[in-house]
Amino acid sequence: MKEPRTRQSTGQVTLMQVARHAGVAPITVSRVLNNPGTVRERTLLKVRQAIAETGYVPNLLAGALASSRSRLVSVILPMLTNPVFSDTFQAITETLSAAGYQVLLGVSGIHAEREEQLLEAILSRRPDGIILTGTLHTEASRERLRASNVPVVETWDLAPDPIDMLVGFSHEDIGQALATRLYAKGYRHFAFIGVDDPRGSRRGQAFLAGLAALGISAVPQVIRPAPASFGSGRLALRSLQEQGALRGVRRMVVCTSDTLAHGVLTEAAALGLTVPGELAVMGFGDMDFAAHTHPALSTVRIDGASMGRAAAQALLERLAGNSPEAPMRLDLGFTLIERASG
Amino acid sequence: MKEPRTRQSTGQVTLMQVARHAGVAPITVSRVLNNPGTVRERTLLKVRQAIAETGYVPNLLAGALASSRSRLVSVILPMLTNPVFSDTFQAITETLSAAGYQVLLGVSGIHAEREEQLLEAILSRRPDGIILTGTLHTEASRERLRASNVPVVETWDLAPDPIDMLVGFSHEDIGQALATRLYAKGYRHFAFIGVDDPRGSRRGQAFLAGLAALGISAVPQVIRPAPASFGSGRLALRSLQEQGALRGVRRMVVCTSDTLAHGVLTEAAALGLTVPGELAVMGFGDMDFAAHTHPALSTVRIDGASMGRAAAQALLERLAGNSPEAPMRLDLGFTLIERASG
DNA sequence: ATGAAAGCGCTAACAT
DNA sequence: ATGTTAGCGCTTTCAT
Repeated sequence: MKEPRTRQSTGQVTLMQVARHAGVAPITVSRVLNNPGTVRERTLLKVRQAIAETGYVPNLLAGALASSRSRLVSVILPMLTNPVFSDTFQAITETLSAAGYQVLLGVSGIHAEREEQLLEAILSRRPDGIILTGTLHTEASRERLRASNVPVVETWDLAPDPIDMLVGFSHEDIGQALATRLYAKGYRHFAFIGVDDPRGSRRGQAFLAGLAALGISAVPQVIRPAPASFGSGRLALRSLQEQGALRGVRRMVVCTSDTLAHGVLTEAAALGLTVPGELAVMGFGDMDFAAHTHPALSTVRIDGASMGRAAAQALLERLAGNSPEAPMRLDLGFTLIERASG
Repeated sequence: MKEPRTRQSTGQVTLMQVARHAGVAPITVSRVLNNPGTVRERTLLKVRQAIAETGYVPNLLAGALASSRSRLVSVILPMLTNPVFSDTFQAITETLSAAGYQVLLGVSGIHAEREEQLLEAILSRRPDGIILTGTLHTEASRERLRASNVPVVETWDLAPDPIDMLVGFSHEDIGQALATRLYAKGYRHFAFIGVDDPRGSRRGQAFLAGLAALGISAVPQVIRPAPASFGSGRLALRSLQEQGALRGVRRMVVCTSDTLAHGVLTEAAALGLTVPGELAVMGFGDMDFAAHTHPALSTVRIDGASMGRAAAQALLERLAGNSPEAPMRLDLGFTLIERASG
């Protein structure tokens, strides 16, 4: 009779050991952990004590394998340093952890090939859901997600052809609204400062198209490399000045982010231009400093926290099995915030 | 003869199916994936083709369970919104993903009880390592990590009693260096603006102690609630002014973060105080905007990216089995950056 | 309300 | 260089 070989174990306390300690079957311990309602009070106490005494930490790897539920949700961000996504991510994390899910963060970066690897790595963990914050680089990646059958929520965008669920706002609407509103306020001379980021560019295009529809063309533009930064904003205004765009007329400078706009305000002061007297400035994002710049910055507010909460909720609904037949699409809109800068 | 019951499967392609498709044993497919060097060229190609044709995505949950290696590293941040940790996190993520590890982000927040839950959740995933960015709230949590036997690297701090490995810098040294250097530059009147954050406070205490040793006491302080913000910096300087601290003498205002310092610069301009003529300002962090403020901000640079890289490297070394007997401790230091603000 | 048996998808340990 | 066998730690399914 051959002695069975034993694999090297991790030395960690297992559910089995807890069960022996409590004098019950392993499945009972499992129930105490996952379905306490189905276990008698007395057994519950006994098992909980055994858990405490053994210092048991459940192995979710094993649990996930057995149940095909990883309780893991992957969130994909384009980059970590962009503070506009922080609120969204924070809200997602809070909502999901309250429901017993953990969040695995992936940064898609700027390289398409890196994105492929990232997706592979993410899907290998068998997440119960995926939340995209900003879209993916390639249509192939989007197709891959679609094929994976994992519930997906896209945010920070209103993709025309969503993978699955969608919670966002329209960058085109914002550009259009800016053109209309600023024209109505009496501005006739504009400039646009942006970075080469897909969503910001779409806002910019829509803004310029809106202006064109109002009969305004020849809008000076400065496009800076991503990411948007304070220093970049200063350079951009300087560049407009060197183009001669700041002489003779009062110009409304629309920026694709508050960070750029903050730099513009500072450079304006350095150039001796008064705001909003000689120059008006508009930002995007309503970041924490926007209300406190000198002068206070007019901007577009996106409720990133609400968006994150809504995205997480939508996912949780789906995971709970309440899958609506109609494809879920939520437009959270935006708010124009008018402060002293223009 | 009873028909064996079959469990509902996920419908995903399994390694087993790939093996059948390629006409090899499952373990061979596993080798192709994890140890391609041990497989003959011909077999390799055959299996890779089968993988491509079936659209196989490995299940790391199962792999981790079988091998006791999750290829997962947890990074714990105090909060997501603090940009000082971004570089560190980014560097950690890059270094670890290049080595085939994935990063699970946990945010410890400000509540100690939330931290307990977070640790439980993290340990349930059986991470191969944990990187702490900023320390934990309670000694109990630290003890828990120590007991878990998971390799831990602490960063952004030089804890006196490290859990395991350590890559950081000394907040006390910084405070001391600031006092010495600013005194040497001729400053004799100071103020301190901080937020109620443990590490910043330690820098502040050391700074004040350093000044005291030089015979300077009675340093006006403003402590604002965390997190540090631009608006907070403005309010803080205003508060110093209302205390009468800005009249008659040229004062060096040392801030616990660049964000606060930026607000101070703006408020100084709004109050009509010239910098560095009537007021000098020092920040902390050398954030992207620091070199571009008006005037450019003097500050303390911490190389967050290097810290992240070093932390990840230390962890990878350990995971590769090159565990040095001596406890690993690395002090990356800091740099005083002197610009126009003081 | 609790338990026994089987299996989730993979890899370690030994063969060959 | 490849295969066989057992088992990682848990949960599902069915039985009592």
